[in-house]
Order: sequence, then structure tokens, then C-alpha cells
Amino acid sequence: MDASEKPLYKQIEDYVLDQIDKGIYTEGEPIPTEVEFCKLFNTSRATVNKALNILAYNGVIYRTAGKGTFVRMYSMDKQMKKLMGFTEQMKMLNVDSSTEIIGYSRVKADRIPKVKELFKLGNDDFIHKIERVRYVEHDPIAVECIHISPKVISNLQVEDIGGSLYKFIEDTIGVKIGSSNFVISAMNATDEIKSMFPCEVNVPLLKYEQETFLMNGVVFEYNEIYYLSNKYQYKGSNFR
Amino acid sequence: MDASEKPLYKQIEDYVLDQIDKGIYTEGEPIPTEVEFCKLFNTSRATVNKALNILAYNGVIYRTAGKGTFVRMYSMDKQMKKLMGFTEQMKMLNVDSSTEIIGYSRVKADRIPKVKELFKLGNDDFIHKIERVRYVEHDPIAVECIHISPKVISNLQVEDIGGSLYKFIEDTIGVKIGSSNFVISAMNATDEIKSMFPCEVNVPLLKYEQETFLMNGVVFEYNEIYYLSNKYQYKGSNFR
DNA sequence: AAGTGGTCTAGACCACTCG
DNA sequence: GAGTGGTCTAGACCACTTA
Repeated sequence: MDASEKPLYKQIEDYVLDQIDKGIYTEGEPIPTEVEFCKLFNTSRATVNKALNILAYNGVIYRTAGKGTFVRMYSMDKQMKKLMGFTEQMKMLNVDSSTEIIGYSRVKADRIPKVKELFKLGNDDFIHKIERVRYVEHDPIAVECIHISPKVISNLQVEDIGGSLYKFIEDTIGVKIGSSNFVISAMNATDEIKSMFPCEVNVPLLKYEQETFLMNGVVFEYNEIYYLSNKYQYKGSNFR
Repeated sequence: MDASEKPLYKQIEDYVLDQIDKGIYTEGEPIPTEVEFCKLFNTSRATVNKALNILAYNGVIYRTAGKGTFVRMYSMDKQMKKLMGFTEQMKMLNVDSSTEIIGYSRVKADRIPKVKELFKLGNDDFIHKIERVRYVEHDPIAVECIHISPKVISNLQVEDIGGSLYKFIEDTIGVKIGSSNFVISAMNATDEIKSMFPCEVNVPLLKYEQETFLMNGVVFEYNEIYYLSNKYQYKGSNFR
């Protein structure tokens, strides 16, 4: 495990994913057994077992005791799940995306009681509030209202938030983002939301609310994103 | 591992979840170390490590080498992710739910080309098509259009599909369900959908499309569910 | 009966954090 | 330096599937 940075079980994961990408391991067909991988990587069964079980948990392969390990079928999405921001998501899809900031303000906590309670703020705290428009191929897709806790970031510059907010936080502030909860609903645009869009809004909106936590469990941001329903859909997968 | 049916690492998972539920392990606070769990369950570190890492992957706890293991903060939802049908979901939420079948037919594959292609059917195959209304506390929440592949189930009785479809498949047919992909979008009700609802539809709909796979990767069903947006929201979580 | 993955043991060394 | 989780080894027994 010395020569290479990555742990061995991750290298095995990557190897299997690569073989699937190359079409060497194909859909529905068995891949080598644990013992065979042991010889291939000169390692123990526990390490191979860990690698293959992670891939199985993520839906890449499926395993049956007594039979073997097989490549799963895909159709909509191949990627394993990841917590990603919009900019990162769009880059992965190889689409040209951009963001326009249409407002930045510091709002007294009282004015947004829901967020005040979520962040556990006092009356004298100010919430960072950012309003942005998201474009894909120069076409407006969504408007977004971001609330950031002053407990995590006290000073925020407008230029900090032009691109991926998550990347900024992790790189510049050096705090690791842990998890997020979200709620998706459908709604008609209110007049306030209509005024934020740089175009006519004549379709329903897909509303995506999200609260994001740092690794230590502290709430760091609360977002509301309003997507034009004819231009964005939410995709996901579930596994047993 | 003999006396109890469950593997030891699952028992440890359940124990930790139970301690969190009871408030004995609390948010942000450390839980016992791996070595302490080893003594508590009279087991080896590998087993404890597996249990705690599964909980960490599912966002229940977070771990830092050199520091320890801590309980994460929750706010919207506590449950770990699971692939669940509507009936199972509602039971977990302790809500009274029911389903009314408003139509069952076998439709020639040509009539629904999208589904024909997904199931890889020939021209002479017939797709099982079921239309249901979902109620929560006797209040209509959604209408649903289910398509089941004749390759997986050739004969389907109406009484088979009154409750949880997944439970029926797994129990009666004896085939294990593996994974699903889904797409969520917002839309206005079409006249066809309006006619399926036993009530007025004057809000946008949250559309949930889903394709479900068996363990071996075969597509087994394709669903379209139309939720009244004022009565249902989709909730989820993401983790790094 | 032979082979598969599921589970488990009893060790080990490492990088990291903290006092 | 003591303690933590991260990773790994070299064995083991089991239930299950397939021939």
C-alpha cells in the first residue's frame, strides 16, 4: 500500500469500474470471483470483499452467495451518487453553465424566522442572503435564494460566490461539507419569484429546498432553488 | 452468531440506532470507541468497524481518525434511505393510507412505445397497465399509472395489487427487487390526469417517474405517479 | 462435492489528533 | 505518547448454488 496513494480496496473499485467502462465486464455477466481478485491484486479476501461490497451497495454490481458477482444493467444514470453543487453537476454533464448574482444582502435574523431557528441565531445576527440566476447554455434555468450562517462565515465577498459555493467553502475556508437534506415540491411562481427571473415564467416551478451541514453537524446554509419545470428535472436512484 | 438470526454487525448497527433514538447517544457527542464496542459485544474490531462504517455511510454518525465517532445532527428526516413503496413509506410515517384501483388492462406494446422499448418487448406482447388512486387519511394524494413487464409476471390478478406492489412481488412471485431510477418534475395536470382524480385539481402536480429493476438487472416495472403539490413533497438526503 | 459470497477472528501497522 | 479510526492479513466456518 506504500507505492500508491490510494488504499488498495479503492484501487480494486476503480479497476472494476474501468473494466465495465471498457466493456470487458459486460451487463448481466459475471466478473471474477473474490479469490481470483486476491491473486490479481496479491491481497486478502477481506480487502477484495470490501471493494466489491461497496460497488454492490452503490448499485454497480450485484452479488449472490453461491453464484457469483454480476454487472448490473443501467439505463438513465451510470454515475454513483455524490453530493454535488450545480456547477459541479453541470461540468460532469459537459454542459456550459454560468451563474449571475442579482442580489447580495445581510438580513436581520428576525426577518426570516425559519432560517433564524435553523441556524440557531440571536436577534442581532445577520444572515447572508444571496440571490442568483442559473444559466445553462445562456438560457435561464432557475433562480436561487441562498442563506449562509454568519456563525460559519462572518465576512463574505461577492466575488467569492460567483462559481461553485461548495468549492469556495472547502477550498478557501477549509471546512469540510458533510451532508444535506432536501425537499422537492411543485408550485406556481409567486410575483416575487417572477420578478427574479430574466424571462417570462409560464410553466410551474420545481422547488428544491436544501439545508447543508458541515462534517461536525453544524448547519451552514439553507437554499431555495426554483427551477423552470420545462428545463430541469431531478434524477436519482435507490438501491436495496 | 448462532443464537440470533441477525449478523453481529447488524446487531451493533441496531444497537447504536436504538441508543440514538433513546437519547443516550446525543447529537454532536462522541459514542464509544471501536475497542469499547469490541468489549461490549465480545467481538473483533473488524466487525465493529464494519457496523460503524455502514452507519457513517448512511449519515447517521461521522468519524474522524484520531478523534472518534460522533452522532450527526438531523432536522428534516432521521430515517436511513431505503427503497420503499408508498404503502411501506406511509406505514413508517404512522399514517393511515389506502389505495383504490380504478383501472386494470393489458395494453398492446405498440400503444406505449416508450415502455415497449424499456421492457424490450415484441409487437405481440401485452403490457400490464394499472391505474390507482392513493389516499392518506381518506384524502386523495396522487394518481398512479403502473406498467408491469409481461416477461416478469405473465398473469396478474386484480386482488394481487391492492396493497404494496413490492411486497406482493417479493413474497408471492419470489423475485428480489434490486434498484430503481427515478425522475421528478413539475407539471400542470392534463385533462386525462384530471379525469383520474376523484377531486378537483387546481394545483400543479409533482410527477414521479420510476423504472424498477430486479436483482439481475431486468426491468420489471415503469411507473408514473402524479402527486398533488399541496399534499406531497419528496424528501431526501445526500452524503459525501 | 466444489465453489461462491457472508461473516467473523485476532492480530498488525499506519496517519492522525490531542493533551 | 496514548488513543483514535483507516487499512490490511491470513486464516476460519457457514449457507447457498450448481453440477
